[in-house]
Amino acid sequence: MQVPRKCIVTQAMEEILGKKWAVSILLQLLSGPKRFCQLEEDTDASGRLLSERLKELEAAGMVTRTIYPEVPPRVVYELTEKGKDVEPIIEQIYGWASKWLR
Amino acid sequence: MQVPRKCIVTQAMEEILGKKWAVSILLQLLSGPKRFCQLEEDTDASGRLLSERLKELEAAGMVTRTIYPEVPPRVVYELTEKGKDVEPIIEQIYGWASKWLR
DNA sequence: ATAGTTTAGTTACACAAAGTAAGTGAATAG
DNA sequence: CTATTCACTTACTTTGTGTAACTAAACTAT
Repeated sequence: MQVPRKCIVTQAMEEILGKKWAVSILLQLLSGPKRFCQLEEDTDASGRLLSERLKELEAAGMVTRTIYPEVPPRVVYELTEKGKDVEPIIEQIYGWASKWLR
Repeated sequence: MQVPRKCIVTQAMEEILGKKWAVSILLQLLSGPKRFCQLEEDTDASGRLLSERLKELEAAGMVTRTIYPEVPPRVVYELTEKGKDVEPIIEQIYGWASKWLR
């Protein structure tokens, strides 16, 4: 692992993983597709931030957004391959946190 | 891995890893103890934020701070066991980023 | 007919975090 | 006497986040 000033690890944190609620959202989606309101319940992100973050995750190619044109509307978010591939990262965070956080 | 609303993964992100520049600082320290000015050069964090973040990392038991009372002063930061233990997390981020970021 | 419910948002505003630049102290060098 | 070095602070601006209220559109109950 090379460690230049602007390394790819820092880039990943700045652009995606370090944004508030991003990892929490990805974690919830690892267990399968979820609706907007489910994500609101399962994370502590407010609707405003959840909406903003999901837009960014979609733009980054981490999640897909599917609208079912019903009333009331139903929108389902699902991980792409790129999104599913964060699982080992989250597993390592889980392992570390289990060991070191009270 | 259980995924409750307030899970330990989210806690780790909120309290430590998700804070701006925290992962970049830890990454630099993985290659050995570093002085304040080295960290300023090796990350894009400004002195103000670097100082603030290092204080928090010290309070979290991730790094130790050693002052050599010389003039000009020399202060060396080093990872604790808890800090060194983030290496597998950072390795996974590196692997993911190498695969998915341009 | 009118009012209330639901979902997936958006808008407006307050406050907290981060970026930027300049300043500090204390010893040494010129 | 002035300049330099390091590890910070301080002051100020800009950006990000939290909170709450609002929206459309169709269905349901009164």
